[in-house]
Amino acid sequence: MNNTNKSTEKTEDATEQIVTRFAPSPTGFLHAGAYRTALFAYFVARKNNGKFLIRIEDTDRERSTKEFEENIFETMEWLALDYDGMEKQSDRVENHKMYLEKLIKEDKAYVSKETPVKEGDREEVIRFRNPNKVVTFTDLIRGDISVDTTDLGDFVIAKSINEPVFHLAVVVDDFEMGVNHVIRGEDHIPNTPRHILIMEAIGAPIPKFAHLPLVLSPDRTKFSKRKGALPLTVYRDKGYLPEALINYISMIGWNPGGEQDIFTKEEIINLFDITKVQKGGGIFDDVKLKWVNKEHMLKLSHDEYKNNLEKFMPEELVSLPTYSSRIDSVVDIVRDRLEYFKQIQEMDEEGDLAYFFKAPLYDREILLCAEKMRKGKDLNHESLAKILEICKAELEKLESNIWNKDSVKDTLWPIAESEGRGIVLWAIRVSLSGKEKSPDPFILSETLGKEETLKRIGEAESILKEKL
RNA sequence: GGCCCUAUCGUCUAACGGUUAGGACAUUGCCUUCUCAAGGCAGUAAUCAGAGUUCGAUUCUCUGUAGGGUCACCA
Repeated sequence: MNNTNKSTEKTEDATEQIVTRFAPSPTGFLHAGAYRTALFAYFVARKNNGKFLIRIEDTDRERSTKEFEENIFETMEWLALDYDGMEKQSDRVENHKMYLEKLIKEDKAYVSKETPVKEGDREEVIRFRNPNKVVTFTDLIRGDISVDTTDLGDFVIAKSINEPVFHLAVVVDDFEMGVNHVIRGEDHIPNTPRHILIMEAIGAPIPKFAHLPLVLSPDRTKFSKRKGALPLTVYRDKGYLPEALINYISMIGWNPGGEQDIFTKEEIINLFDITKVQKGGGIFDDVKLKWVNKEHMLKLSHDEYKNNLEKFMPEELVSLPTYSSRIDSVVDIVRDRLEYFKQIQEMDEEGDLAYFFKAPLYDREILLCAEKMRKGKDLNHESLAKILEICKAELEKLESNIWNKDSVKDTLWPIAESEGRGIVLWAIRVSLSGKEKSPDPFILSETLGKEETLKRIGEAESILKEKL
């Protein structure tokens, strides 16, 4: 269906191949804001059979670290961003130097004497000779933007001949790498006029620009570590699905228009249209991300779900002898409760998991369900024990080869009708789970099996009969 | 403050200049034969304001207001 084999062979014809890039600086871990930029550039390239390149902008030696660089690659790998080329800006200083020398020779830039105002300032920097004119460019998302560059002055393009500053480096690199679609955050709009001036000075063609709206924190300011942005790898560690992250993050600032909410990466690539991107910023909403993730989890087969889940299963439970015979049933129960796989551990901490694998400990009083459940019936420890005894006796007669939630229900239901549904079902459920809240008694019985179910009901019975 | 960008439910968003302004998340209520979860149904909730253009503006123009971004020898 997808046009994967449409035109993979290279053609030297008039229509230029689209080249986009993602140019992160390794001065922080990769969060949803930067990742979204990468994703959109990736979509544009993939949708048009173009190229998607990576450039690590590590010219700031002070703040760039190996660790952050690794985090960027780790994240891109997890979130399935394959690229067609990668360069490090620090490996390209010779190229920058060449252009700097050329600009100086042509008097389009000059070495300027400075009076240092802060620590680290040089006595001498290289400034761009600003032609002081109005620069207009067309943004794929916003239309025409024009800025009078006069107030920029002769801005600095290098600290020294060997130390280019961002503005010079991006322009040279994009030019030499053949980038013809510059897709970046809205926060770069003020830089674009400078870059165009430099492009004109070095004779580089002007690429197409698309300035994406910002990803925002809940307070509507730029998404950042300070404002709660997390490394995306944190979501991996919590057991989120990559497809879910891609799906959710794609929908911040863009959507294909229909009423579908859940998409695969391939579907998004096919539908993506950079010109339909929103102009205003969008808040990163963890709550909706959870929902999207859950939807993707639900698309998994039983075995896929189980494999993912087991990575987060508490060791202590896995080592229980009951584990392997009950886990499949537990997977089905847990399936419509979890929003991410690590939540299984939260369930365990709440005491909502262990009882599937081992008999619960609980206070006898919670067996006598809340006042409202009794509906006026007179109920005490002895009479409830009696009811459980009857239930047990009836269940005993049920053959274990037809033991399942339906047969258990058929067996218990008549008793529940005559003794009071609330009373019977609550008491059975609590004797099986030990909790006020849990799945219903029938599904619990099925999961535990006949033997264990009867054992737990019998246990509840004797707890009730104890003299205090 | 200068420059730039932006403005539809709380949030993400849909709507050739003509719709009862739609959907999703969240939220509220009800149903779903005990609790919880899931599910179903229903509800609350938005075009920033003011002019103009037009037979008719969410949509086009202007002004105002608000918010954001950016003003480094960081990227």
